[in-house]
Amino acid sequence: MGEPRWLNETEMQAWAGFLEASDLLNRLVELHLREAGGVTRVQYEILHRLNESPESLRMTELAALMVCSPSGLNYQVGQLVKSGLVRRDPDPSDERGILISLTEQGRAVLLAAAPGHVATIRAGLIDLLSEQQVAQLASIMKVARDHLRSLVPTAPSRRAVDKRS
Amino acid sequence: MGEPRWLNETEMQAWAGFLEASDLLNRLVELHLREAGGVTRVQYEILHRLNESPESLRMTELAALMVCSPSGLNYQVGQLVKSGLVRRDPDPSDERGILISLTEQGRAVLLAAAPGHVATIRAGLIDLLSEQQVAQLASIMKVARDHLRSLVPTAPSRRAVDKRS
DNA sequence: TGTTCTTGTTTCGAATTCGAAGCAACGTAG
DNA sequence: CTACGTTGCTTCGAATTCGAAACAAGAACA
Repeated sequence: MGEPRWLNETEMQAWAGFLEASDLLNRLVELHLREAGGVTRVQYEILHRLNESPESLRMTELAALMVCSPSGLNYQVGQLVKSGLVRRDPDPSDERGILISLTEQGRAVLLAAAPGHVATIRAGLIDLLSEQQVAQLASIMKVARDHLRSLVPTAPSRRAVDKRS
Repeated sequence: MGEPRWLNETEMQAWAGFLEASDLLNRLVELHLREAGGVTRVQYEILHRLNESPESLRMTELAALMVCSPSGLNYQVGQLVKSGLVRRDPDPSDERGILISLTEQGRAVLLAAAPGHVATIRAGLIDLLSEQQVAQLASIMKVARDHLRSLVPTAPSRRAVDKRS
């Protein structure tokens, strides 16, 4: 490979800014969620996904919607079960599958935490930007997300152990 | 507080996209760095900061430049010392202070990892965007970063333990 | 029907992160 | 000069995350 194309000033600012802003935002959201609802960002996201989907979700489906390893997801679901916010049921159609669904308490916790969560997101990002900038950000992130989704493995790649005989 | 101002469609896309894209990018960068240079993203950042600054940095200064707790930084610096990429020296002007500086090997590792790192950043974000979008992103992230910096505590706040006697 | 491959989830150990607490050196006020 | 609050770093235990391996149940196929 030829000599690398280094980042120019603007590109550097975009990257460094993005990195630091996302770290700080994560920190902020985590902080507020904990002192408000007593849940993690990941846990909140699990509750949110479950609430959004009409049916209960299997571990695999849930994992596909989120960015974390199967084992990481399993751990957090376990925590939520312990707190009584989520239920694990066997999938009648597939003995292997596990169906995850919100309990009443889980839905209540989500609804209670949501307003504060949205306020945090506004205070930390959305309300800092003009309407136009929000649209730009949405558009930029759509490109990045779509591309990264196909580029970054979240599950352990079985293909790595692929044997071509 | 009145009823919450929920996010509209575009705002939601901006937020969700940002969150997921940053998670995926982190993952991608971490992955590539590990298999290339054998360092973590945080470790890379430490090396990078040290290389950028003309003088060696104190722990506190380094912590201020990054987004991580003092203890987290201490751990990673410890790892880097163990690998011989970084040196800890006492600060002659202040017995408490510790000066961190790159070793020759540390600089070498950084320089070796840099091209691949930049390539990853390009492949995962920068090269997906138009020149205009990169400028927009840089501008947006500057606003967010500056604001978040003053909003999010990275060090344990001593003020919390403030005694009002 | 067995055999073998694949898929879905869980367990395990290691690495990283945090906040709180601990300790040591600084600086200041009496 | 001594006491006290402050600052800088480290240690500690707990929580979270990951990848690899284990396990169990479908599916494909001879």
